[in-house]
Parts: sequence; structure tokens; C-alpha cells
Amino acid sequence: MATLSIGKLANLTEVSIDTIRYYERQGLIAPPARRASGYRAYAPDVVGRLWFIRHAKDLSFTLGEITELLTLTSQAERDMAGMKVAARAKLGVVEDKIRELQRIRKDLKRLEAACPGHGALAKCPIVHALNQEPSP
Amino acid sequence: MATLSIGKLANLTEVSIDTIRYYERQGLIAPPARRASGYRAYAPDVVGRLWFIRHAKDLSFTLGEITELLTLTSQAERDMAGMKVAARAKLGVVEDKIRELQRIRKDLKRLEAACPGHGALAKCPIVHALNQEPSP
DNA sequence: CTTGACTCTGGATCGAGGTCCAAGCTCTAC
DNA sequence: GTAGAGCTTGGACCTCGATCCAGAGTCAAG
Repeated sequence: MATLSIGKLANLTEVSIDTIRYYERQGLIAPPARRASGYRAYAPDVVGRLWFIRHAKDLSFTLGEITELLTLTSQAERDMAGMKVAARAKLGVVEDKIRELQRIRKDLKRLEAACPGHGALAKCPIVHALNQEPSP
Repeated sequence: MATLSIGKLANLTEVSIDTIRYYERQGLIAPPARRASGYRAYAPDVVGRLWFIRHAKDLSFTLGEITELLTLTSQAERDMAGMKVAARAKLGVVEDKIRELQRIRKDLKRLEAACPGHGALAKCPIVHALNQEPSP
């Protein structure tokens, strides 16, 4: 048997059955051939495609972006420039998020350091800071 | 007039009218007194409470967590230990997120560096990496 | 043949944090 | 007094990425 049932595919890819069907509805994977019974019969190359989706998700690409990436890769005559550009763009987004979280970390550290950790709540510098209207 | 309409409150706090009502439904702020017309009439101390919510959100606390923080602060006899503990805990979560994003950044940088940026897509190292089943 | 595991569909639901709308009052400034 | 801005409610809707369900049909092992 050269094709895979949806369950086999799920086992091979660590993507759940429900999620595979969801990806099909979303257009990330093509509707597969069907057996006479209506069961989905996947060509083995779908395994690679599902890994692609998983890994891209792990790199914080959204499903919409992954759809674009998959469109790129499906045009074999294309240049690889698009992939590099996409990686670079996502890198920028990730670095922005890191900077934002570092800002938060700095603020939390400052507040935590300012708080003695005991004494009447009314004197807590964290509470006071949070209650303030920002100066600018 | 010692009370504020919801619109005035929104102007003072950069929190939209809809969001203020949403916070009321969610229990983050108490239902205010009402004028004879049914209009909400806020005591001025709600301004501080809304700033508290905004700032805590900026520090990446969820609305559920903010509800807990507000409960803490409403018990004036309490010690400030709880606030420090909450700040410390959130700091840990933020640092975990930073580490995860740094992992993503590292992977993206590696892929982007490996890709020459031109040539047949079939040879793109990014595409190849994403299609692979993970080794472990 | 039977039993248990597998798969099908369409649609509902989740969570987080809101946003938007209509229809109808009310308030304020002129 | 009137125009226009402000406020009321309940409920629908949004994004994102799934997850779960019922009720029905199918497959594989023993």
C-alpha cells in the first residue's frame, strides 16, 4: 500500500488527525485522494509537507505565512530568494518581540527590586507605580 | 461634580469606553453608582485602578492575574509580600519567553545564513531543513 | 463473523481580550 | 428648544489555532 491513512500520517508527523483535517480546510495541504470508502489516502510526500508546517510553526510563522511559504516552494522554477527574504523578515519580527520582552523584564526587575517584600501593602512601591498615570 | 462619566474616565485613562464596560463585566472594576438617567457615575479613585490595570497589562499580566493582584491590593491590612512574589513569578515567565524567542532567533539566523539567496529553489537549504523529520 | 479500532461529516466550542452595532434615551451648549 | 454629542443595553462578531462531538459507516485481526 503506497498511501497513508490519516491516522498513519498523524503518527508519522506528530500532527493530530483533527489538525491535519483542519490544515486541509485551511488550504495548507491539498485534499488527498479518497478510497472507495471515503477514507483519505495520502501520498507519502505529504509527510514532508507536514513537517514543513510544524517546523515553520516552531519558527513562529503563522499558518497564513506558512501558506505563502508553501506556495513559494511549490513553484519549483522559482529562485530561493523568497525563502531568504521571509526568514529575514521573520527574524526582524522575532527581534522586535525580544526587545519588547526585555523592556518588560527590565521593568519587572526594577519593581521587584524596589519592593522590600514585607510591610504594609499601602507602602508597596509596586502598587504605587502601577497606580500612577504615566508622566509623558 | 465629584464623579466621572464613562467618557471622561476613558479620556483620563486611555482605556476605551467599550473596554471599561468589558472590565466591569469581567469583574476587574466594581459596578459604579448610577445617575437617575442610568449613566455610570465613577468615583475618581477608579482612575488609579484603571491605570493599574493598564500598567499591569503592559507588564504582560493577564486579566485573570490582574484580578488577583487587585484583590491583593484591596486588602489594605495585607503585607506587600504577595506583590513581590507576583512580580517575581511573572519575571520568570517573561524570561522563559525570551529564551524561547532567542531559540527561534538562533534557528532563523542559522537558516538565513545558510541560504545563498539565489539559485534554484530545489537547492534552498531552508526548504530542505523545514522538510526534514527531526532526528531525535 | 465479530469486535474493537479507525474514519467520515458538519458544526460547536474554547480562550483571550476585546470591538462593534442598533435602537433608544439623555445631556449640554447655544 | 434644538442639535449634536454622549450614554444605555444585549448580543453578535473578531482573530488564531486548534479541539471535540455525535452519529454513522469501514477496516483489520482473530
